Amino acid sequence: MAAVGMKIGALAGRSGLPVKTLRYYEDLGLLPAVGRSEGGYRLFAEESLRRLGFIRRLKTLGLSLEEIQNCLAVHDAGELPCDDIAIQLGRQIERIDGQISELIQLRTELQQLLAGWQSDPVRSSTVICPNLQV
Amino acid sequence: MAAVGMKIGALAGRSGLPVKTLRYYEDLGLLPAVGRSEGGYRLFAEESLRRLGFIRRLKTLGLSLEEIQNCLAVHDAGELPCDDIAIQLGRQIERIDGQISELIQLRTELQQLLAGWQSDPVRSSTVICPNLQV
DNA sequence: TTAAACTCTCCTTGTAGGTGGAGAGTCAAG
DNA sequence: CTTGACTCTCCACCTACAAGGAGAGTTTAA
Repeated sequence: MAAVGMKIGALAGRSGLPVKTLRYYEDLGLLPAVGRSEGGYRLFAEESLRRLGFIRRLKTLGLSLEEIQNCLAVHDAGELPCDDIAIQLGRQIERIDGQISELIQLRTELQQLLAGWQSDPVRSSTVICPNLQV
Repeated sequence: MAAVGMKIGALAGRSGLPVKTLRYYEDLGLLPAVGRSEGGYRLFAEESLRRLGFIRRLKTLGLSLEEIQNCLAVHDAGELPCDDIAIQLGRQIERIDGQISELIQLRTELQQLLAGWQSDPVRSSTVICPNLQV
């Protein structure tokens, strides 16, 4: 039975996140360990990988770790959280709808820009090329 | 002719952003002023409001100010940036598509959660109610 | 023409989200 | 049973994105 859990280095390797960050998340309560080994090593479940994916997803959407906490609290509860959380969750969904709208608008803007100059490839390069490593 | 531009306080009032933040953005080059008054006061165009909207939109999508800079550089150029920027922009659009997908997925997850407990309003409150002020 | 409100620059501070390193304990392979 | 890799805690430091405040100059309305 390999059900005991993996150590932090293994989780780091599989998730792509640095060990430091995982410890940081665990300290914040974002990423609970299933327990500790005899020697005091954190042990994580497979589930942690899925959880990190969820966190990553929410992070790229611009949520703070604290907001992600709240989402995860709901997620972990599975059901019957208090009213505050329900309201909270409703707002989060509205926020998501707003973001989707904005993303679509932004996508249109960027694509128009892209289309705009592709139809006119004059004086093609070296005109504008500032710092970029997005 | 009121075409001279508004002072920073007016822009703050109309955009809802603090004066400090506007100065910060201007210092970074994110929000160019049309110029300075005789007394050295920054003067902003109406356009700045639209620009701040664009910035806000990108910010809520989790882009850093530096990334926003790059988008604005493209935006300002209007056309013919160098190849790097074109590639950059293409990636940004892909990223947006990815984000839209993730948002939709997330929305579904949250809504299922919401629906789940609303159909079973047992032991309604005080069970879970951690720190929340999102 | 002067007081209040606004703005300037420059410098410090604060918060979020990590990152680095010291010093010590634990584990696995040889 | 020792050596090297891994992990622990604790504390300092870092970057991004501002917010606070001092001290001085500018504008405007009474």
